[in-house]
Amino acid sequence: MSKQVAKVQVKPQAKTEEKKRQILLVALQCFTEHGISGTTIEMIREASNMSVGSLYHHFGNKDKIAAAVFIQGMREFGDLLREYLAEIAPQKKLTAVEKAELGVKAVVYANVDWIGSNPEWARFVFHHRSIIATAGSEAKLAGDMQSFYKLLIAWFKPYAGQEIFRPIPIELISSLITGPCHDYARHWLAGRYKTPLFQHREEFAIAAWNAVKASNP
Amino acid sequence: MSKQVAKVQVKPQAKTEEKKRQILLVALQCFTEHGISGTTIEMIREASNMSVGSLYHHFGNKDKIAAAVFIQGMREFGDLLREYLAEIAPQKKLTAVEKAELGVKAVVYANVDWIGSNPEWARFVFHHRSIIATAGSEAKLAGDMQSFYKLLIAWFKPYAGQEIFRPIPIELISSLITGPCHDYARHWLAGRYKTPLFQHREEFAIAAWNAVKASNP
Amino acid sequence: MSKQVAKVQVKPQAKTEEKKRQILLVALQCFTEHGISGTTIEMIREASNMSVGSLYHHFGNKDKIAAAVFIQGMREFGDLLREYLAEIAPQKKLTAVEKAELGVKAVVYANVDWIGSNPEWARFVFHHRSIIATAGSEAKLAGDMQSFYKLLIAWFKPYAGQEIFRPIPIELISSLITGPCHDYARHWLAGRYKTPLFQHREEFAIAAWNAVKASNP
Amino acid sequence: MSKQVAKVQVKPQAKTEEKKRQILLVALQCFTEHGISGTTIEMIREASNMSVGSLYHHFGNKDKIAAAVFIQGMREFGDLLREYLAEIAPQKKLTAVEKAELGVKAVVYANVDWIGSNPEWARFVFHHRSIIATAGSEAKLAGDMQSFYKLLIAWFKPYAGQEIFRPIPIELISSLITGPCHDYARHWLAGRYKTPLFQHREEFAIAAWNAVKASNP
DNA sequence: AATGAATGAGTGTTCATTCAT
DNA sequence: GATGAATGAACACTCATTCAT
Repeated sequence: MSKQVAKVQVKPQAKTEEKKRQILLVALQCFTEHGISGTTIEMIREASNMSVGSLYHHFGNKDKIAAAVFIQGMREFGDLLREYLAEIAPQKKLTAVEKAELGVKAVVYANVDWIGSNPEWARFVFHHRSIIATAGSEAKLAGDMQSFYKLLIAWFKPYAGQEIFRPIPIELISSLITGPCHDYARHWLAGRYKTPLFQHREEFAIAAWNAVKASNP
Repeated sequence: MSKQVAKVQVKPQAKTEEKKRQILLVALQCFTEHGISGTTIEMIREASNMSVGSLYHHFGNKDKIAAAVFIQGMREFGDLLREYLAEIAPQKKLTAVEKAELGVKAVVYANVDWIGSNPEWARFVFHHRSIIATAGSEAKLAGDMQSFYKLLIAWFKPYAGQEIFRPIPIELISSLITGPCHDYARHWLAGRYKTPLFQHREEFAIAAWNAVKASNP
Repeated sequence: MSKQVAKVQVKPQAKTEEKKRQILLVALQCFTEHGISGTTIEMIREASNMSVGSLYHHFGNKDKIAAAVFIQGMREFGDLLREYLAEIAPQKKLTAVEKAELGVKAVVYANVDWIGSNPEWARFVFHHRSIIATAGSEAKLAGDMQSFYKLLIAWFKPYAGQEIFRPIPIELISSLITGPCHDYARHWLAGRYKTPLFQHREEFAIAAWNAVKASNP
Repeated sequence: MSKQVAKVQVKPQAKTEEKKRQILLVALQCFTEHGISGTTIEMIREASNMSVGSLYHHFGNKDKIAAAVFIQGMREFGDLLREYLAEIAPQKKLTAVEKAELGVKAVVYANVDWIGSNPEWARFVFHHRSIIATAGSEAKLAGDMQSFYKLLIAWFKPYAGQEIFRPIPIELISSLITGPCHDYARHWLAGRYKTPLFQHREEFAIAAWNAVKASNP
């Protein structure tokens, strides 16, 4: 009996977290279907089987719900990217160039795979970077974003300045690597292209590498 | 005398058209600053010095104003692209490969230049392709879009299947060529990157050509 | 040639009257379908192929259009009623009671027949007596109404106070005679009853006479 | 203690219902004064001391407010009619004919009395039968109406086919009985007749019975 | 923590009416 | 007389947010 009590009293926190995650998912679907400003609290309330009061109690306001959705997605994508890059590091027999190529392609793969398997999160995250500003760049959010960029910078730093990459302004790199697949993804998510993103996975990877590698070797 | 009559009959229409164009510009600025759904009719009314009634008299409703803005931008961009491509055709001394490269780069240049000099139109046009569907794909709009795509297809058709391009699925081409610069532009327009798009003009062009050209020649 | 000129210059008045009548008919249809306040000037404009300006030029404003429709209908019904009553007067061989009965029934017949053959006018006229007040009881309207009531009063006066009718307060007479058929008509016009009004013509007439005749003949 | 709990749980609902009824009354007054479409939500809001939001929270929209007013009135009238008819049934010493006469007159009395003491409800209910259709004939409304008609049919069924009534098409009965008093009431409510409806109570009853009774007995 | 009634500023849109041409 | 662009007050309705229970 004491166990049961314990369960009942300890789990609540977990239960609450679980509930929040559920709400975020529901909110994402609403945002996907109607856009952020087209989504009303009432829609989220109905779809999540909560009361308006609860929603506000847990999230504060509508903008913060959107921000929470963004953070959740961002974090999940970051996890996948980290995982993909981590697989390369240990392969010590590769040359620096080969590693760099694998790294660039890993970034593309992570994007393609995540977008392909989480299209709604992807659309939201990649279309609403600006939420950061709007939502007041609260510590939480800014932190998540920064750690994400640090991850990328840290990984590629060793390969900079070694004639492995074309001498490209650093600002361009992200766009050159992920631009095409994001662009395609946008059209695909909007239903304008039919072939699944995943099918062009290798093409995007090759094109990305071609776009940034040093031309001469 | 006949000329005067002509004047009298032609001007009114011109005046009306002029006014509409003016309103569209004002609306664009509002949409840019507040987003489409964040823009109220009242904002457009105040900025354009019209009455609500007139706005509705001429455009029907808010969605149709947005659609009209889209069309106007699309058309202007189409004009620039057409112009750029037209400059290549006559240079008869070039090989097919050289021409194809110039063509690909011309597309990039047109994008970079137009986005650079019409950032607001650009942001609007490239972020709201979906308006077409929403606004009921009226003949006018659909027509403009189709003629735009036809232009591109017509220009590049002669170079297809000649080992000039990598054997890429046709759907990918647009994303590979313009994806990076659109991606960068999005960040730049959002203020996340500071260097003007134009400064990377050549980089985008080169990267685009590298991404689609046949690798072996 | 002078005749032609005359034609061209004299007819316009007739033409204008014709046009007005046409517009009134169109307006009636709009009012029938959408109610008076549900009908917009724009509807009347479109259905009548006129310009807004012309409508206002000829009628003044929306209320006056409604009033004009009312007057037109009232007048046409009055004409029919007068006609029906006139047929009885000459039959000199009838007793006063027989004449009174025919008179009462003539009123019912006039109502039934006119409602049956002009359901839209009827609905409008019998449902919008109050227009008189709203529209400012302009001389024109008031005049038409008064002449209508005078007609009835004049016809029945000779039969009053002769033990032909039950001693009923005069205010009641109209309701006792035409109430049932108007009530039925309202339901029928609203589609709640299916049998055409006309089919019950005689029933209404008999019931009316029974309701007002002296009981001990 | 249990009683207290009951109190706590029952009162809120009652309070809400009470409020709704109050609003309906206010709405009726507005509708009476300005007509349904002439009444604005703002009028109802001001007169009821509520907020726009609350009005919509409770009723959904303007049409549904009107429908609710209709239902409320209909139900109250139905209650009175039922009561009047119930008083006759037990008087076992009467012949069928006498009972029928009392029944017909009871219907007239119920109409006269209710219209006389609730002129606003009456005007609204008898002039807006068509609301049923407009408001989507929700189960609630349709139910109320049906039970109302069933009541009448059930009461008079026993007297049908016994030579008590003239052989009148069934559709006509309602109009013959209540038509005159409704017609008079309409004029009276519009201020065209001054004598109160009630004063002609007996006249309407007699006329109704004369209009439907078999002529020969 | 949970609920949902209450709030009211704000929104898109309509429409009778005016008036310059 | 005829036209239709222009006007702006009004309207029905929405929705984020608050708060008493």
